[in-house]
Amino acid sequence: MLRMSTLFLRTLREDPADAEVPSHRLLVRAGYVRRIAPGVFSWLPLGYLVYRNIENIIRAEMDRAGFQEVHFPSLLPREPYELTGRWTEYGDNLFRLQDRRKGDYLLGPTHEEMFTLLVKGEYSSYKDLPLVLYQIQTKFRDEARPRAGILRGREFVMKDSYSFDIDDAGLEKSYQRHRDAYIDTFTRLGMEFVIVSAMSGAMGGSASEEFLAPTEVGEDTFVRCSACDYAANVEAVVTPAPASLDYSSVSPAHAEQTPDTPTIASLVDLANERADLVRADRAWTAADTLKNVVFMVSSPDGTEAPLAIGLPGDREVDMTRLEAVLQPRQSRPFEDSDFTKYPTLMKGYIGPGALGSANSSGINYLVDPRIVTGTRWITGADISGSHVFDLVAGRDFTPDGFIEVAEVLPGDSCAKCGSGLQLARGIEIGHIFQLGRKYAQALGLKVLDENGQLVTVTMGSYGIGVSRAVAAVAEQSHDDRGLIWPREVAPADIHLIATGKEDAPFDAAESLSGQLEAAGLRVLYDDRRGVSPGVKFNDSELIGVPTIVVVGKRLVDGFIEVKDRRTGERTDIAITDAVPALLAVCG
RNA sequence: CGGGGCGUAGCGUAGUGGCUAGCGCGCCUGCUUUGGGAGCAGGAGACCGGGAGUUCGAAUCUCCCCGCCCCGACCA
Repeated sequence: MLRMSTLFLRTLREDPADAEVPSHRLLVRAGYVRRIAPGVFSWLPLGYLVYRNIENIIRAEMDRAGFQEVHFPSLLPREPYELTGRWTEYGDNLFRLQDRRKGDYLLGPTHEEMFTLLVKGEYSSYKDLPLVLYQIQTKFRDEARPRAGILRGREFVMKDSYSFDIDDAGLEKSYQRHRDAYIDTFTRLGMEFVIVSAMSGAMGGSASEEFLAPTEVGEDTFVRCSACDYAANVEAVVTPAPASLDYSSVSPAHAEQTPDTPTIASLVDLANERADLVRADRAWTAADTLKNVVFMVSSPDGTEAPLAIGLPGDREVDMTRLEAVLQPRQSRPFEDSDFTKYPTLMKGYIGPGALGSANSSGINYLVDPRIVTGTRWITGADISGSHVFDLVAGRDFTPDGFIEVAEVLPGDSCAKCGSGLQLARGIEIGHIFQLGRKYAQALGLKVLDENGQLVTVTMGSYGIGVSRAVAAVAEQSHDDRGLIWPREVAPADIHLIATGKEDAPFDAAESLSGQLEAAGLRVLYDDRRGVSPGVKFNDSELIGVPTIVVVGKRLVDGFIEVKDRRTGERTDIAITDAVPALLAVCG
């Protein structure tokens, strides 16, 4: 039993000045966590209870799915990460250290290498597969900017699993097993979540989905279809390509003098003002223009090459999507010095005429999927102060290919059913990947198949942010008075409060708390004498145990009060019926 | 790494060159109070982020450094 009189807890009456998001604010105010360093937190007794509840639920669900728990150290040698290139690729995000003999070590940011090598050391036959191993373990990533309390820390706990299969069909099955287990896990944690298609990012591999907890403070933006079940991280949104258009009646392309129109807005204004350019049926809009943006793309080996991207003028290039597509290559917008090196690119007036491998510049030219054959555009004429009108894709220019990097806007068409998409934010609470053979190949994880041939194992990797889940649940489940824990993750089932200055309510509550514990309920008993009822009520609401029981002024009539933290609903029950009644409430 | 904000007691804060750095919460002692963050009285707690400088005098002005928060970049 937890007693408030001795519990290591100090609730704060005011919000901490450095906490912005609700979960951070409330977890600090309610005395669950304290900050130690940027992105590094300690768990206090109440917080650690909740943390362990969540960890145990995740563990129980993994075990139920038939996965086997192992445990690696956080302190790892350099070599395995050197073999896969991640010692370098991870860059500054890796916490590195040296031992006394100057040997390089790292604090594990994720453990694909270690699991791959572990299995390589033990198994060598297809008969041993499939296999799924997991661990619940502290990870370290030197994030450039930790934020939002324990939502994005530099030290955090992750449940990471890895599946090992002989072929793609097996991987697909292991992936589905995880998907199902994750659905069960997050449901049991009382979380609202959405499964979205995702980019596999630096992890490599093919298929991947994220489990997002929708909330405004989430760091990921995702789309959801208003009509069907399509959902995707914006990075992974697929833009449906419209059908090609018949352009036989479109007049030939013609260059026009358009002085002082370096921006889309100024170009559209000019086109609508000039009698010779104005459209008969409707006004020109930014969507009629073809904007060409140039980036300098650098590969991990250090080489640089320009990339031109064409997209409708009413959209920007979404840098997040661009990074995701180019991974592991990096990009930056063209600077003046770059333009100097490519004199055929006329800043502000770049058109397809100067782009593409077939043209003089030889610059790779990729366009948005909306730019299909037959679409007509106003675009740069590659001469300062001049634009081309009626330039038709497929007739007047042919891009080198397509690229999905335009910003996604609310109302964009769903790739699955064509209805409008909605945008929302979410916290990434889980991510499942079909990794494929990247790590097995790099580290030589092979087994003999039934024909005695060596085959490379195919892998999946699957993560749940355990510590992050604590914050995500808090984020989804609180009100202006404090936290509201789902019962299974709450630090207790019942927050029992005794009020008054007489001994009677304290004696009754003391006895009741013992009976409740004997009946299997977890009790947080506020036995503090001399603390006013208001303080106790406020603390109970801040702490967020789902059921609050008050033994107070109605005790003289033999009644105690039962309050539902979430709904605020109060009922009086006879103290003689308390144990069975509360067992029923706590289900 | 770029932009913005900020560092004063455990927490929240006031204090733009001049007395012993002020207030609220929390903490300690005593009395009173006990159904929505009680009252009175007395107390403890601060190297004003650090260093250098300007000045008769610096929390306050200048320079350098360190740290924190937010936005962006980045982020299995």
